[in-house]
Amino acid sequence: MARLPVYLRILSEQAELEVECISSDRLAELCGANAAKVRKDLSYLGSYGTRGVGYEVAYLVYQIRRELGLTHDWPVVIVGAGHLGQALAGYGGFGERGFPVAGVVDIDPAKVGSVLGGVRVRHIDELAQIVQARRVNIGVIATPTSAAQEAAERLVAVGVTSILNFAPVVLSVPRSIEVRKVDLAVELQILSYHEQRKATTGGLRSVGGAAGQRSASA
Amino acid sequence: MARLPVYLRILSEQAELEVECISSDRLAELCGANAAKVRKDLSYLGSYGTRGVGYEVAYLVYQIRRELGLTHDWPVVIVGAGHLGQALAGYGGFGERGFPVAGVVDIDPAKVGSVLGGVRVRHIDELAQIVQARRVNIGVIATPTSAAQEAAERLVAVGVTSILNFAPVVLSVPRSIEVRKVDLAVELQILSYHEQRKATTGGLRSVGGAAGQRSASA
DNA sequence: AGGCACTCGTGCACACGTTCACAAAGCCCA
DNA sequence: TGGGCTTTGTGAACGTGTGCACGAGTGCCT
Repeated sequence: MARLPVYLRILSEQAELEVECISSDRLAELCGANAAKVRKDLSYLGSYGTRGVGYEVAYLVYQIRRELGLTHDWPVVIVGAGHLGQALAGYGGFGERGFPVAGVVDIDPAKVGSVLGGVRVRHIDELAQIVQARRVNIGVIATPTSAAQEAAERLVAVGVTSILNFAPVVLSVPRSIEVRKVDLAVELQILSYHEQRKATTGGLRSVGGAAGQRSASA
Repeated sequence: MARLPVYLRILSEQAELEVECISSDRLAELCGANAAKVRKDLSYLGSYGTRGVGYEVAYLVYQIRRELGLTHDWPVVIVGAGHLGQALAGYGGFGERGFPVAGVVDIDPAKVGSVLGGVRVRHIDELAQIVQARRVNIGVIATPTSAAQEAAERLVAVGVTSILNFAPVVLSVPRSIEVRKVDLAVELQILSYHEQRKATTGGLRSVGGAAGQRSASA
């Protein structure tokens, strides 16, 4: 399920607050969801809570990390050293969460050699070397739209099996490759859609608590 | 539906290639989906294709833009001038797609005054002024996690009704505010999950054509 | 020890989204 | 004009995911 990462983040935060035990009710509240859904998700995971008490936070964190394959780091390689590539490399949040940046590559020789967030930009011809040396399985495409398909093919050719794609194109890759897409323009257009609906229906609006934060999934 | 933006992009591309008419089959192929799904989505939209021929691209583009509220620009304001905020402001793809950056604000006086992608960074106290002057309805949160909630509250206070949130937190806002979340770490963790499954099942992999690119929705 | 309050796990019904299959409708050509 | 080919639009089946409700197990207090 795509909700496990969310649970993991919430639970990690709770762990830092030294909360040892948490109920499905509370957990549901913290991630804006239904208590039954939380319980069902966690039961699918197979891990057990204790009735009458709740879930042991530390144990649950361990189980989810295990299920998500986060027991070890997954180095990633970023293709494209433009604005977005720079931002991603410099973000720093990746390394902390188990996804160290093994390298940043670009096809433009003028960009090679500059340093982003402690990582030197290398030429895309070195991609195979980087991937093999660090056993990289995950590639991030941060190139312009026109270069995304070629970037994907190069990543696949050197053995990358999962791709996070920021370019607004549908990549053509073998079925065995897992691709996830983040399209910022699409997100904005969805917001625009809701704005437009608010404007045209012109009705009054209910003001309530916080719940339901649409996010990426499926 | 969250798929309309995808259709719009594909159709716009086809329009530039001077394709005047397109069938649901072809359209489905281009966006990696099912033909029946495409037809149902478009019929929900109410717009009509012609049987035996297909859909008129230009008309469909107009209809979708209309449905999504893209008949006029939606200026956005970016809160947070860190790496991500810089990348977003400098991206340029926003303006082209109808979301010009009305302003970038940050709470750090040291960052105020620098120029990102043609937009000068201003102090967050000027937020209200920017929003009212440019009639901004959409805010983008590109702050660190710890500042995201405050950023959201400030945006809501000055009248922003839609928020695109890049910080990995569930924002607490009134129900009337539309929030969409993009969490890069979650995306990577989902990829990690699939990598881990590949590794443990250890089975052989089918190699097929391109179809099915998971993306943000719901 | 017994009762009570609490919370997990889960069967079941419901709603939604997806897919199939087919009739209606349009175009082209003889 | 009529028949055949193509493609839309949509009703119906299917599968999935969601939410409710309740039994079962646990801890606490008397």
